[in-house]
Amino acid sequence: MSLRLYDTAARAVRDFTPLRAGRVSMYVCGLTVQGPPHIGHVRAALVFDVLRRWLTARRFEVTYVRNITDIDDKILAKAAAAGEPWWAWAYDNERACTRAYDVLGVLPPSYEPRATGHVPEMVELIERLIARGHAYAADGDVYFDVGSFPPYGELTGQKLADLQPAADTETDVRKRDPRDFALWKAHKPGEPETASWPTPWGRGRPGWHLECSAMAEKYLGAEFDVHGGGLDLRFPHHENEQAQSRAAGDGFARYWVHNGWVTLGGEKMSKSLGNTALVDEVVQRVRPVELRYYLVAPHYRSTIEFTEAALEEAGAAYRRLESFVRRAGERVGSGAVGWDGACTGKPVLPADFTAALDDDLGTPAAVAAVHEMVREGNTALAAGDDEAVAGALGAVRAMLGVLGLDPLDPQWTRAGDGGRLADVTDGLVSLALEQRAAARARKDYAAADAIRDQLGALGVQVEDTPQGTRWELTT
RNA sequence: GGUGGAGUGGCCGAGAGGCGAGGCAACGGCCUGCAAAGCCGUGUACACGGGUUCAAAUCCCGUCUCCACCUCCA
Repeated sequence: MSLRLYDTAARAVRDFTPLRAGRVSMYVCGLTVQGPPHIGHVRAALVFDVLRRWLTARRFEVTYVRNITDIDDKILAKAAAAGEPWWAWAYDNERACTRAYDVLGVLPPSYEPRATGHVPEMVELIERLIARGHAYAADGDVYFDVGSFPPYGELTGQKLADLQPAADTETDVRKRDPRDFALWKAHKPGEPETASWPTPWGRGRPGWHLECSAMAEKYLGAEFDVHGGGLDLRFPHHENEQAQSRAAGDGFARYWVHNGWVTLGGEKMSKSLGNTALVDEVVQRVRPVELRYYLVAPHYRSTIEFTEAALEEAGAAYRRLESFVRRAGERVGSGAVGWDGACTGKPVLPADFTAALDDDLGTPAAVAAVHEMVREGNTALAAGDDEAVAGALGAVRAMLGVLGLDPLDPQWTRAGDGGRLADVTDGLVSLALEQRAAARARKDYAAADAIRDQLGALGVQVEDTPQGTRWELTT
């Protein structure tokens, strides 16, 4: 069975066949670092993180490039408003994004190129387009001539005639056709000198679409496998990228993968609407791993309406998985399990899990497979069938690993503060539990329950099992 | 106006012609000194109106509601 992915360009799920056997090249539009990231931004990163992990688990060698747009109108405007240099503003937000990715366990891409570092590549691309008759310079701006490229609109099924002409009056006068878009923007008086670079057409700065074409080609070649990004990027951004690159003679992306929204109050979470939930804020009240589960469990193309209730519910579901991993580990030991299952002789990823992810990255069915395996594991735990427990534990951890959700991954287990305090807590709880055990032994249940209640009030949950009493901190 | 998506049980969330994904909550049972956790069981849901079919949440026609893109946006 092979991997199938929904391709926006084909408007259908297609069998995935990489350009070069065994290798996958993937370009994903990262963020314009104009502000700190919200839940929606991070969903995109998470979706492609899971895709990347799955490709890797399937033994593809993945080259994953995710760019950073560190120069654009909004960055200049916001930095100016804040009285900061634009480059400091951009870098500050870039670090905020990286922190958000890290806290949610998004693996770093193979490379993360910045737009400002690739001006020469952009200039070369523009020159190619001009030479081929697809672009023209006008007063220091350079535009892509939409009319010169008949397939324009192909990606999103738009007909040139149906497009509402862009209403950016400022540049309209220089465009031959209002639907032409900027490849390069002339330096404007009043903009910082540092926000411009020398070119054959004068000083200026990159048009937004051009940078991705230039960077994708530089790192992945003229043709590559997957191009990803948010749904809103389809038009005009991705349409324009494709037009530029193909007009320049490149094959460009072979599969277009777009992730759905996170909405808040029924509307797309966006900086301009102001209805955002920042990652930093949410992570204050929710464990990052539970937020990751919440964002990864629904299908990547469906909308997630962000609500506290749903977030809490996702947390409860995740804790069920986590609780099994913990109890099973206490019982049979949690040997190192690679998330590709490499360290066991037999495949540890259940077939239904594999089939689910192969089917257009069907994380909902994959998560269901995890829950089913946990149920089997719990049954084995109750039956005292350690061999079955170990098998289930391995499978569960391998599956969760693919989703970036293995509870025992150091990503989630890093001790917050000192082991010494933990040792003391350990000892004190054991002391209390010994007294409770003594009370139970003499059938003084009132005393035993009082101890349990007091521990419970402190956030220590006590459970009696056939193997003895265990405890854990409630979250 | 053009293009695309969505409406599923108390809730979240899959599926896309025929055996009720999965989770949360609820109820009943088992287990337990009692709990907790766990396991077992309980729900005939697919916006509305028609139609096709032996069979439709799934296909067709129509209607309603919501969202997105066409302008910066994950």
